Amino acid sequence: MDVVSPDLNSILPDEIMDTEAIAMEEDPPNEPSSSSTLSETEPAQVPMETEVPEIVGLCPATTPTQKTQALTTSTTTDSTLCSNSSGTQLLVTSSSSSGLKPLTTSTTQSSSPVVGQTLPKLSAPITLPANHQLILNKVAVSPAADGKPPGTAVLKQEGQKLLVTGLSKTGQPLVLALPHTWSKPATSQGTGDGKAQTTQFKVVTAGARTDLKPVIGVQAVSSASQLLGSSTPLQAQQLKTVQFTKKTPVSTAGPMITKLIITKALNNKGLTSQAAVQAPVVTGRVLSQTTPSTPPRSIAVGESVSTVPQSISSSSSKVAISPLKSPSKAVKPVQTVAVGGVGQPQFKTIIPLATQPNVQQIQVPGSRFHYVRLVTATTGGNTPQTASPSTNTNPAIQPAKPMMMNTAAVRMSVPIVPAQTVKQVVPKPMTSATQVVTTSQTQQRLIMPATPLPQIQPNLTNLPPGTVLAPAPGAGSMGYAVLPAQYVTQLPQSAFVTLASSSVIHHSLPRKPCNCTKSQCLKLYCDCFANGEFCNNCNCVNCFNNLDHESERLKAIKACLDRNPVAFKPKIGKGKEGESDRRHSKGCNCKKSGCLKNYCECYEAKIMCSSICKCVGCKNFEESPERKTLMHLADAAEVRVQQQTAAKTKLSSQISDLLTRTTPAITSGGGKLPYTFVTKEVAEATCDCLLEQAEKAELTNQPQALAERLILEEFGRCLRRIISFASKAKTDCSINC
DNA sequence: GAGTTTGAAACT
DNA sequence: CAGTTTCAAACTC
Repeated sequence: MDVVSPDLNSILPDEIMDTEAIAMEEDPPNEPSSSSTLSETEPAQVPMETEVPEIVGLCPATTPTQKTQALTTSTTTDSTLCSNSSGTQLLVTSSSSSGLKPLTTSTTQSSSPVVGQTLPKLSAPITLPANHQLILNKVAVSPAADGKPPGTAVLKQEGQKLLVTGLSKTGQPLVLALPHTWSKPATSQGTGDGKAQTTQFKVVTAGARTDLKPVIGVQAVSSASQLLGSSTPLQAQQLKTVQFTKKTPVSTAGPMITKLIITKALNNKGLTSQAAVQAPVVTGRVLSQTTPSTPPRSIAVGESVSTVPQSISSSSSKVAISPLKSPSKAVKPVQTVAVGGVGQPQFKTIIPLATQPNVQQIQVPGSRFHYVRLVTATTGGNTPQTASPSTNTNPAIQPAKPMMMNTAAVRMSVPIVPAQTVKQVVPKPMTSATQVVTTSQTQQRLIMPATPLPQIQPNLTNLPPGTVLAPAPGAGSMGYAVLPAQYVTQLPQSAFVTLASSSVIHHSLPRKPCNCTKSQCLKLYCDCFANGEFCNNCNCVNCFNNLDHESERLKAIKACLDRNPVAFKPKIGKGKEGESDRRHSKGCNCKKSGCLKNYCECYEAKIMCSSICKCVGCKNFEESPERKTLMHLADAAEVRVQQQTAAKTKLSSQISDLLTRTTPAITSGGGKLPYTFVTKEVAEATCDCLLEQAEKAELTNQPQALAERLILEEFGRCLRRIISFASKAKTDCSINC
């Protein structure tokens, strides 16, 4: 069954088609991919959900069979990563530059979409010795100077560093996380995850923008570590994400979770085939998505034993994906990675599952999106197949939406909510170094645990349409689900860096719902559409920017790309040499706003207008007094808000403390008022009243003494009211009781 | 909340 | 490419 009709496929641009799964004819199962085809593919520029990340094949050099299987995964892209070391495997998926990728990758299994398919089993356990570094380098879109095909990325080993040329679409550095220490590979049963551990997760995303900053990344990998997957020619824009789950450096005791995912765009136009799903590597186990007939196509980086010395030996495996462009910038050996940046970062987040997960791949007919259902295994010993037998055995297409799709195995389904509604993920305090890293705006993927982790559980109800979470199969105690990261925390670059070293709760502004009425949310007028997102909890009318109208949406995307090939790329990018790092790619055309209102895209992005702007009467330049005034006002307003908040908090605390201290006296005697009436809400309301008086006095320029008097009088009124209500309540209670 | 203004996107 | 129209967000009242 065709997910996308041939007619539609024919009209879709390569950018769009690249995002789709591999067609059977192009990617027959078990057939190793050739590295030559990668150059032929165009970088996908389609918004996120429309694209389908492909998992690059992994291939341990030592094991011919595994290598062959790894190659098969990259048939469409021809990119293969084969590390020469033995134990470690990396899960690498490539995606288009747009960052709008399906949640899951798929391996080509059949012409029909596979619904509810279980994730591939773990391949041979791989160990990643410490002291290996994975470095993502920026990949330029233009042809590489070295004669490699444009966008070609190379993974190669250098010493113990793993270098990956990658890029974030938004120009943001790629984030790579590798465990400082690698736990010994767990068995296929996921036994290695027995102990609770401090685990850090870092997200690496390789985007497609040429102006991106160098990627970074990395942590040690054992000498035996291998980077498997479509290493060789990765198109710049196809290399999208690299994900690692990482154990905190300090923690050596527990199992380690390492996962590297490079999302790659698929150039196939067929949606039917299913590529390998992300294969999380848990505690030394390599999870690859595969069917019985199809070898694993995902690359997983196994964990090395934590006890392994982190010495940097020459034998260490350093895998690098050579940048097509500006290689020098690409390679920045940074151990802990932070990627943030301007524009629309594309990150993926990996969150470990506490219990044995089971992931089911879901492919929705008519949609090129891949969905993952997470199913928490009841017992640790359950294999993916056992957990969700129906999915594994029945690759048949299900016409229903992901939410509708089967099965009893699903333990946790997620309601649809606005992507940005999920604002934060609270890391498990101290005990877990789990880090959720995302960046602003769009196209992020989240790998979330199927099991209810305390720190993220509240957010599991805020997932996008069609999202179903289930633990990854074979992950043992750790399960993953891939979700658009936008639904999770969005973090600025600085915040990301902070996360790299500590568990911090980050907040981000949710995307505003659109209010489109005439565009059907299929034109760039619609911010949701422009950002490559589905409308969700928007106020739009006659919205077509959803799964129900995927074909129309694809056509609209094509139309936009026809008009402007970079329509879905961030408008704020890196400027010329010597200019600010951020500038509007096209420049604004403001005429009346002076570029000091949010009508101006430059001002809205909080950047100066540049030489390419065609604005009239621009006041949005560095030395502009108007701009400075605005900035000062804004700063003052912000400070004022902060002060008020602090004052309110302090007042509330003081009042509560005061009332608490006086409570015993009040309540001890018979007939005294119950202190329980002074709740937090009451205290806060009291603070509001006091603050209001303070503001009123301030606005009327009252002397301080008078202001204080007004505040005290208000406080007295508040107390009287509290006492009055308390007395009344007590009286009522006495009567009724 | 309704109406106006604004500039990007879309169209010609 | 330029001019015009459409559109939705930003802004004002």
